[in-house]
Amino acid sequence: MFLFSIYIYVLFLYPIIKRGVFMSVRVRYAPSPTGLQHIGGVRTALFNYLFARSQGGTFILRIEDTDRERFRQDALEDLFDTMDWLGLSWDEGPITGGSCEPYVQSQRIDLYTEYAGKLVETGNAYPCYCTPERLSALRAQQEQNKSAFVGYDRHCRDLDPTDAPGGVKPVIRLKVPLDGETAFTDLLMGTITRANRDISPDPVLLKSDGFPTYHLANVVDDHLMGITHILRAQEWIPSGPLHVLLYRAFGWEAPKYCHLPMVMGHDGQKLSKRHGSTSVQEFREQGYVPEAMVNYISLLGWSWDGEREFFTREELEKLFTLEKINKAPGVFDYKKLEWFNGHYIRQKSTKELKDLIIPFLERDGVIASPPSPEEQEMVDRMIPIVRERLHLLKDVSDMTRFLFQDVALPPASEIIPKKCDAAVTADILAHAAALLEDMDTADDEVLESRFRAKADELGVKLGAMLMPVRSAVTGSKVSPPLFESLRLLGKQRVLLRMQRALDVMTSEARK
RNA sequence: GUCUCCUUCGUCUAGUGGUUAGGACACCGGGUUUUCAUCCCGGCAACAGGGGUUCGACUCCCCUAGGAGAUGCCA
Repeated sequence: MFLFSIYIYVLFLYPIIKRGVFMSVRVRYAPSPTGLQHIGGVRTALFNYLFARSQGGTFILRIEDTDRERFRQDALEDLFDTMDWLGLSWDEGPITGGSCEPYVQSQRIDLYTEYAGKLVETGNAYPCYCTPERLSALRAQQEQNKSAFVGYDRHCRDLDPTDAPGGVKPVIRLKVPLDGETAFTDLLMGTITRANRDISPDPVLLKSDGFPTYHLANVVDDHLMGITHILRAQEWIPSGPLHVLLYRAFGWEAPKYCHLPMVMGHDGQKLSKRHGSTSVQEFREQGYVPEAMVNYISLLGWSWDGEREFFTREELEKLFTLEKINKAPGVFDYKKLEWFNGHYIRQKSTKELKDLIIPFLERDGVIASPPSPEEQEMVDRMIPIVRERLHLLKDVSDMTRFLFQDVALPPASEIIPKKCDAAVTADILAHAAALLEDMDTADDEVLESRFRAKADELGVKLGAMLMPVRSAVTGSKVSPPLFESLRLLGKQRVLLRMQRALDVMTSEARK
């Protein structure tokens, strides 16, 4: 019976599984740890992740660290940290492991050597002994001559093995057909065709240091890891046909391709440092929350119905579809991201927001690290009045510093309300102080009507009555709602600061 | 230079032959209000251009223009 099962499996089921009929979606995010995770990479990661989740597929993380020159350990840590922060968990990859281990290319070099060797054996690739010097000289010459043909001149393509120079560690190059054309189907773009003569002339597959280039490693690993769909940025379109050629040379079936629109800066160029923050780390330091990042980025090149704009990651995991991805590149809009951020901050509970802002207050020296019990309490109490005012978490420091520290008095000109002078302002402050006798217990309405009545009596507007108090106590013309702020601070400190302002006003009035 | 891809308000986008071309951000007005913010109301603003196909094109086809990307022993 057991043998019979195996027989059935081999005869019927295995071919079907191999043809992919039952094969579920397997996608990967394959970053190169050469720098901090940036918006473009995160977008690719997100779309791959969402596609996998929406299809009940597998999301794989693979580290493409084949460039030993540019590899950075901190970049790798930043990658894990960023994925974690955004909530993009991978099913297979480093740390988690999986059935296709290892997921770090530098640990798979034997594989690439082996497969490059196969290509040489089958005549699809060849060793090239040209030195980097010769190649750069060649390129310089082509540039100078304005040559129509740019790139490697295929010098070693038909080299007799016996003529190979000794002592030179060769690279392995792909033998790209000289004639014909190669096409592949992109899920978004349709069929993309390229004449073989326009494909990069015999690109390097295996470098002289024994490491593979992206082209080889990517094709070998995607095949070995059973990747079914490749979602990557459109900057890879030109090498699509090249990869197809590689799959063919190996006799493998290529995965499906879906090239994602690029993320641009406001000037239409590929998003870079000069447009503003690009690394996720920078966004975190400014106080963006992951919900806003995920929501905004998901809408960069994708939309649900053009109307709905708020999506949690969990919702996106269900709703995401490749069909709704846009073809055209999109400009990264910092303002809209900020708007999303404000929205998600407003959604936070007191507890959540407290945990989010404390690190910023500590960082900016507004409170001690760790905060004292008094500071903890103040943070708890101030949350309701800062919540709807924050767009970026880092703004909390400037907004609430006056609650924790003594603040400098603004210049006299900023304390004196419009249409008033120093003498009147001093008068206002004196009256205001008197009105605040029971401020810690009176409610806003009572205080306000009291101030309103006094303002009428003095012949000024309510605003003119309040502004000097605001300036004196918060050190700024802009602050959270005044009465609440005063209560947070406590009568003693409030009156002290008002007295100080009053003194300045009186001496100013004597001038 | 060559090759490939792209093209709806300033920006992100909806729209798949017949719509007053819709929404959001930004911006500008107004309201609420104690400054700021939130919130509410209103406004501005787009089918790159030219040819076809069609009774009828933002929608289909062609050309032009513009933009982007690629052209590495980087990914």
